[in-house]
Amino acid sequence: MVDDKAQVLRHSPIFSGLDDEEIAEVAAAAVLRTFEPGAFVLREGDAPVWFHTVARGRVKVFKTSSTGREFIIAFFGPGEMFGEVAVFENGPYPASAQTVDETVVVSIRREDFLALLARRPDMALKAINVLGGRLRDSQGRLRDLAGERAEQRVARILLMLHARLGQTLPFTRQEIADMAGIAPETAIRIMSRLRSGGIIRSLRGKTIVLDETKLRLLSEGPPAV
Amino acid sequence: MVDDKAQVLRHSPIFSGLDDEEIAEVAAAAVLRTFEPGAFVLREGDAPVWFHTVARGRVKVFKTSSTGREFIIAFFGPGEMFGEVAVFENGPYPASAQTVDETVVVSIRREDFLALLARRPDMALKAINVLGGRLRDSQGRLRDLAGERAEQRVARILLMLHARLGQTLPFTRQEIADMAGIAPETAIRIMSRLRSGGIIRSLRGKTIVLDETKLRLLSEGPPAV
DNA sequence: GCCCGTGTATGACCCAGATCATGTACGGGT
DNA sequence: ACCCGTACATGATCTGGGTCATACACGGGC
Repeated sequence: MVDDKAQVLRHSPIFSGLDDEEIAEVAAAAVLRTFEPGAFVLREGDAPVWFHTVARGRVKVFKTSSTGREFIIAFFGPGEMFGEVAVFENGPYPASAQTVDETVVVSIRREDFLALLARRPDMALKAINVLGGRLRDSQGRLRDLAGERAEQRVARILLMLHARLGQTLPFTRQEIADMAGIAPETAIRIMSRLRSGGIIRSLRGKTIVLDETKLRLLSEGPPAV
Repeated sequence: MVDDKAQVLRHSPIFSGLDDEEIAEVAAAAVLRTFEPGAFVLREGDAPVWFHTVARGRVKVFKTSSTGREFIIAFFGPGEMFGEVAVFENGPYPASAQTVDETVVVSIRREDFLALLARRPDMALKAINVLGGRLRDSQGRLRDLAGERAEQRVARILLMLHARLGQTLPFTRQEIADMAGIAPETAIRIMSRLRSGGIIRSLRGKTIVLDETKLRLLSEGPPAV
């Protein structure tokens, strides 16, 4: 099932509008690859040969700052595309993508994908929608990084993840710190406080959101109780 | 000239591929409006009725943080579109747009614009390109805000503006601070240092980039000389 | 069952940069 | 020419959170 390229594409938001014949055609030109946990699917600076869709597992897209610190742009799971910016702009990938778990990826050649978009306006519109959503998120996070304090940033990250993934968030505090742009110790301290406040519960590598309302309050108002 | 809607659209990257007849058709459905300096073209939260293109002047797109501080996402000049995220996603505008100078804007109804994209795949691809570029920029800035110190952030902002606008940058230090996500005093101090170092020259409300190379060094390496 | 690596936790110290305060210089309007 | 508002400048102080250090706890591999 996961090994069926057509099946994977059918469940991704971009390709879901195609009929069976077209899906089969795209799938025929696609490549299915399996990566070990921690493997790089693509590296910042590489030429954009492939357009990727996650079939199974999870990839982390991130950039590295001049001091070597990692900033996580996003995690992507089954059905989600990544590496799209480079493909659309025909420039080098602006970030790296590394697997978290063992991950299966369906990859389509850039030119095949663009040709498909050119003859299928409905798919182009879907791509526009996905890009629009990502741009909105990205700009929202810009504001957070520029103007909010560490506690609100963490709260907003947790809310965002909660909205996308549900109650249980499979991320370490290190990863959350790298998404919020703060030191891991700071993330740990803040989240310890959240745990004392009954807002989250935490296990090794997992965080469970218990009280979304309080989290939302925290994310908006100053922490001044 | 500027009052000719068709003329304005013809010079924007999105519409430039259309032939005269189509341009005329789009222009006929477009609205031309003039705004005083400081006027709001649209406000965060409004319904996305219009898709805007700058004809003359300059608009500032920004969000406000929970503490009331303004974060400038971008400035847009003649030929550039804005408000596109909301239009493509059909959600409320995620940011506000305010004019800087007296500004003329050509606006097209959301549904007219989407209909055009749906029947013209080449235009949809152009829109994808613009969105891709903006997403790339936005994610690059995320990394900067998360990981770089104030000096490098300012250097990068100046470099980015220099690449887009040339040597002379018509921005106050307040505005640069709001783009870099730092306090205005910090921007002033950093830029005073840059001036002493012969890297920039500054007038009231204007900054002139003198030494791009040094600026690039600063933006990448730590300020530790 | 015993290691050892990774994730979590917590304390001590320090510094970049925010904030507060005060002053100067330019430019446009009358 | 004279105001006055806005931009720029600079010093003094304060603090959030980065950094460094140390320690524990859990889970997987042998």
